[in-house]
Amino acid sequence: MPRPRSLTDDQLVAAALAVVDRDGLPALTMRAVARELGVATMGLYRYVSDRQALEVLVVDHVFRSVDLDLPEGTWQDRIRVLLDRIRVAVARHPGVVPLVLRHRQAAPSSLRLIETTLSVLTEGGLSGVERVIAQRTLIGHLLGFLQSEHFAALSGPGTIVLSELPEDEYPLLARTARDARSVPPDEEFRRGLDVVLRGLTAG
Amino acid sequence: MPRPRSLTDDQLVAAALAVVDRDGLPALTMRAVARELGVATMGLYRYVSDRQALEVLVVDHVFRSVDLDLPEGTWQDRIRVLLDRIRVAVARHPGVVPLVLRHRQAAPSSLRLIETTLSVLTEGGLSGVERVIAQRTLIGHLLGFLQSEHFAALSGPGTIVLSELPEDEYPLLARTARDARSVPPDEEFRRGLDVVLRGLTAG
DNA sequence: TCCTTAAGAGTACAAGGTACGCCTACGGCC
DNA sequence: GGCCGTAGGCGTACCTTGTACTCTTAAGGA
Repeated sequence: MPRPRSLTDDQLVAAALAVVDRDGLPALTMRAVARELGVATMGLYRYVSDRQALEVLVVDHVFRSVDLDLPEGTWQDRIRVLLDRIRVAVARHPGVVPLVLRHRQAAPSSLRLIETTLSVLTEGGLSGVERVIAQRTLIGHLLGFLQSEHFAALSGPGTIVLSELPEDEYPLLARTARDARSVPPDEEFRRGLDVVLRGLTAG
Repeated sequence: MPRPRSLTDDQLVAAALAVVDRDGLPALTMRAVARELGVATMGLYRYVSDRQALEVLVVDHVFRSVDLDLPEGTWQDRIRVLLDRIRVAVARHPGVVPLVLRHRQAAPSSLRLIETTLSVLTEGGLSGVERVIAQRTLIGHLLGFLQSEHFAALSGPGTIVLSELPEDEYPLLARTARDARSVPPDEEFRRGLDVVLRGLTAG
């Protein structure tokens, strides 16, 4: 056994998250991460094969931070808890949303999340293609929410612009955008998820 | 009035789409689009302020191609038709999915889509925050689907990998991934949307 | 003590976005 | 019919970013 590695994956991830949290996703460059670690730029390549691999490490870390130990309750409640934990875990580092969207399938720990979701759905009596659809619909809902929240939050500038549109041309839009500005992200997520769960239950 | 412009927005968009359809999204560079048009690279900057503006033009064009004239029927059916048309419009140029996700709010013609969706929801008796949630849930569902379809299609390589996982470690995942491989995208979309619509109706 | 492998540092290059400048060619107006 | 203002056409140049390559040094175990 020769010289041991001097950087752990966790250190790499911590540096990347520090950069993103401080300066935003566009600032996440190999040079910036290396500087954050006090290492030469090319030194990173001894730990990751390329920039994408670094991004996957970050996403994997976020997923791994989700506690999979669910409380007792109906399967609907358990789904609610699980998905909300994922939402909160991602929200801790808002800048990584695009990375999560892109790399979720490449992050090994996403398997644990999917397996857990499936086990709760199975509890709920779902199986076969029905279970596939339920799983994908829930995941899709979560991804869509993260997407919307990141690029077009209800309480964000986009909605404000909408609410100021001419009422004669976009009557419903202007009015609805005003209604929307008072809805905080967690309420939007909870109520939207309720819609999906109701649909799954009614099926 | 001096010399008229020699390129229209539609020509710009057509060139960009040609590049993306032929060589994929990463090939969408200012140089490539300029070459496609037989124009010097810097010539593009007389028509768009920067690369993002070009991307927004593309997204806007895709949205504008959606026919908003909906057939008679229940409001649920009308929503189904509308969202499916958007899905199909995007699917005609699979490479632009990430652009749609990023720029949907910046594309002026997205306003028409939202206004139309809202009018159908209003028909269905929804208003106020309930209508906000319904609208966001439907859009979120669509975005989530596009996202999943693009980066992790049920019939794609990711699912195949999942289906080959060790059953003792991921019993449900492996089994479900095998169930999933037979579900085509349009069926996945339709059945997922049915779940959401059922939830909205039951609410 | 030596060998194996990682570390550290620097150089170099290609790709891509975009600022800038020069000269040309239209088309309406005097 | 000549003039002027604006858009066109084209090329150059610079910065940022990812990444390949090389050379020398250091740290543990055999």
